[in-house]
Amino acid sequence: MLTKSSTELVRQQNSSLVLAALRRKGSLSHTEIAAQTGLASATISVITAELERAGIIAKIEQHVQGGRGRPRVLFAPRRTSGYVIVVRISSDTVQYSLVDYGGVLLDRFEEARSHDSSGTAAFGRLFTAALERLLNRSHIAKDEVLAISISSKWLVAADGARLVWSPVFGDEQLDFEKLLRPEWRARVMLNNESLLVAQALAVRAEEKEGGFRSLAVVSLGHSIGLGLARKGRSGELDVSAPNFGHMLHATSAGLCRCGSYGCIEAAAGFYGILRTAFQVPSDTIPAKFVPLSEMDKIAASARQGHRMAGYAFRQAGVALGNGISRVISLYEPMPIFVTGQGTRYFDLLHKGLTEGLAQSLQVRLEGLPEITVLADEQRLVFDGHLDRALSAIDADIAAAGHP
Amino acid sequence: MLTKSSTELVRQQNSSLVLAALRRKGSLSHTEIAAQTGLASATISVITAELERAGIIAKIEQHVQGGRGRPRVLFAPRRTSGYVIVVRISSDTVQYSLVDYGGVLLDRFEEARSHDSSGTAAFGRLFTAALERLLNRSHIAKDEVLAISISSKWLVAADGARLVWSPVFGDEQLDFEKLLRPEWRARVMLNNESLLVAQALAVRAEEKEGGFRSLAVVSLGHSIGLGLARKGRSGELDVSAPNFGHMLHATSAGLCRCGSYGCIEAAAGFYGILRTAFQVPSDTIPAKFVPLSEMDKIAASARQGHRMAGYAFRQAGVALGNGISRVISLYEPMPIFVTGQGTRYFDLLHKGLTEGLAQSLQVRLEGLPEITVLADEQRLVFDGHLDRALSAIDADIAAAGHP
DNA sequence: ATCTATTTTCTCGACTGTCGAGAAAAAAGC
DNA sequence: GCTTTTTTCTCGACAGTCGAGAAAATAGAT
Repeated sequence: MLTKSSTELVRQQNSSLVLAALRRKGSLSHTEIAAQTGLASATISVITAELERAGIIAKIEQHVQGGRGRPRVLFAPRRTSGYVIVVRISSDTVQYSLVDYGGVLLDRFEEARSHDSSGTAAFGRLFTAALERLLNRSHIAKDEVLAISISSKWLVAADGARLVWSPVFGDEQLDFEKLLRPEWRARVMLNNESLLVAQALAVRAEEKEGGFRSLAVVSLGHSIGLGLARKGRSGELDVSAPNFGHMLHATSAGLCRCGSYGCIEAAAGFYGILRTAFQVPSDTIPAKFVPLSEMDKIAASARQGHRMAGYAFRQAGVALGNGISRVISLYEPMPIFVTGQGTRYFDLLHKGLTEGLAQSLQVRLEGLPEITVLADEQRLVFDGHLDRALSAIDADIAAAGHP
Repeated sequence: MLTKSSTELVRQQNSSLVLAALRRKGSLSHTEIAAQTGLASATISVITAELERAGIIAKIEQHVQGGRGRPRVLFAPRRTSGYVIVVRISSDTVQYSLVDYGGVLLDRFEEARSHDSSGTAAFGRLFTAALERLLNRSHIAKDEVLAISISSKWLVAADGARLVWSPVFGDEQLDFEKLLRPEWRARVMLNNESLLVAQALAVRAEEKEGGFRSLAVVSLGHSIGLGLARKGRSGELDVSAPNFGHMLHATSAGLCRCGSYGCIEAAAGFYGILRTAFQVPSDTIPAKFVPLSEMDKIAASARQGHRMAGYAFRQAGVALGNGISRVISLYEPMPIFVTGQGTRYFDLLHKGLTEGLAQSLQVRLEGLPEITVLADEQRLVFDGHLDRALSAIDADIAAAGHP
């Protein structure tokens, strides 16, 4: 249902717009803001004055330019007006980063994870301690942190900040919101890494040309992830991370780590490929962790023509292709981007992938989707984090208004 | 990307809101509108005055009420301020209905379709002629028709008003927009019937309690349709009709009418069930049309314990269950509603359906989705038509403003 | 028949917001 | 020091919403 609108909302929306423009371009002058946003010059004056008074943006000194008339003065987000903590959780390490409101990385460290003493409670203690350490090192107070953006490769609840399932914690849920709530005022966000990559790519695609409609990111590795970014009817970006890895592929794919049979992951995840390559019975409970070197060996023998190894990769490709064809059926045709450690085996997966894709009507009607392998995943994930966290903060600021 | 907002947009939004409230409740007084919309009384005065002056709404005479104070005067959409034509295309007949702006059915007739002389051009001529006839019978001018809402059970392009694939026209596309454009000023809308049912159900669910998030409608029949309704983050309803029937189920399902192998429809559509029941080779090009009586016979023998007939229905159920589990994986858990002629065999499908559903992690985590069989599909489709067409008209009116 | 209590609708002034045009500011060129 | 050019700021007009209270219209009481 629609909700009522008012002049305050108008201001809120337009403030957001100005902040978003500033964010995208780094710094802009009065006239440039007007051009970017389409707002009247007078409106820009009012909004920038308000944001400057609130200490959210500031004029930049250096005006190096050789124009004729009155020099432009640039506005930019005031870097010290807030901070974001970015946390990337992977199976063997946790990376903590501190970023200021201008999007500049201030500090970063990693902590190895001890696989034995895990359990959500213990992890929670280590986690909060690490956050404290991050702040201490840069002399920043807890309530200057406006957002904590966390990511993992595993299943995340769409509503809150709950980690629903992971190979490390199993079915035990981990609620970061609850973990941090009384002490931290920061907004807590938890997202799947593929979602963040999709977000970053979508933002880039939007910059480039207006033709962007939707895209999908498939992450290949120990587990299989999917990030989906689509432009809604009203023009806003809608990103999500559906449960692709554990979507049903075919019961023949065998037992999955999650306990079900026939997940895509059970065929296309590292342990699934290993199981097929070594002809382990498909109802064997799969290995907790497959070292990359092991996978490299299988890939090498596949490239040398070893039948079963080659088949394992091909069958993984078919599982992915079928899965993607289903995504396309249930959403719409869209370009596919592939990331993750598994991309190094893409040559081996490729044939099965196109084969698996070609089986559906949608693909037959619209042709094969464009498939691109991504190199700089690290960077994209981080960009996605910042994009989401900072624009969430911007929205909060615009909503707070003039108190 | 966000777009700029302005005071005009505020008015537009709030006008829409008033119209929508009036539409839902039929007629409302000044105070009731204020309560429904949350707008201030003064604002209601301005907006209703404007809409009344434009002839979109009118005061209703009869004020039967036994209150004390000043009697309420009711506003209602003025029935003669516009008309909608609703067209339902099915494989053997086309139904044309004329409805006024108040949502009241004025006239309706059906035309049988001759299966031999079909072809999009011939159909187009019959179609436009029928529209003319509908108007003549009620003495309504062409430019009083503000929307033409068309539906079929087949595949529809998400962007325009193009019928992309149907068992009758095959790959030949039928573009209604192009067919009607120069002569008719009406907005042309083409939707899948399952989408319309989903829309109608979603609107009802929203009325009832605020707890509505999403739902899916599966239509069983000669072909298999899916309608999806979800509440977006900003609270607006997002309905779609993904290509569920031709989503890949499993290659073992055999050749589909669409030319691919392994579509859900090839297993769960009427001809798929028939093929399995009679053990026809699964790469046989399936029957163009299976009479309902034939299906009834198979069902009867299945209920009497005939093995192959029972298996055919069960395997159809599994295909549906697997498909729905994939929808749930790629979207979110949601209640399922089943419509279409095939619901009369639901007892036979049910076991396979739950079996097919239970195979996925998502279902294991969240439990089986609630499944409801719908009785009054006719009514729901029509309601969906009206809901979409009338609210689209309302939006147009609000956008037009005071010219 | 008139008055009063009650309820609904309408109106007025205050406030917030956007916009266009032109004034003011600030630098470069002459 | 004056002019030109470009940018930023300011002012008045206009559109929209809101709260409060005035006006309208009825039922019941006197």
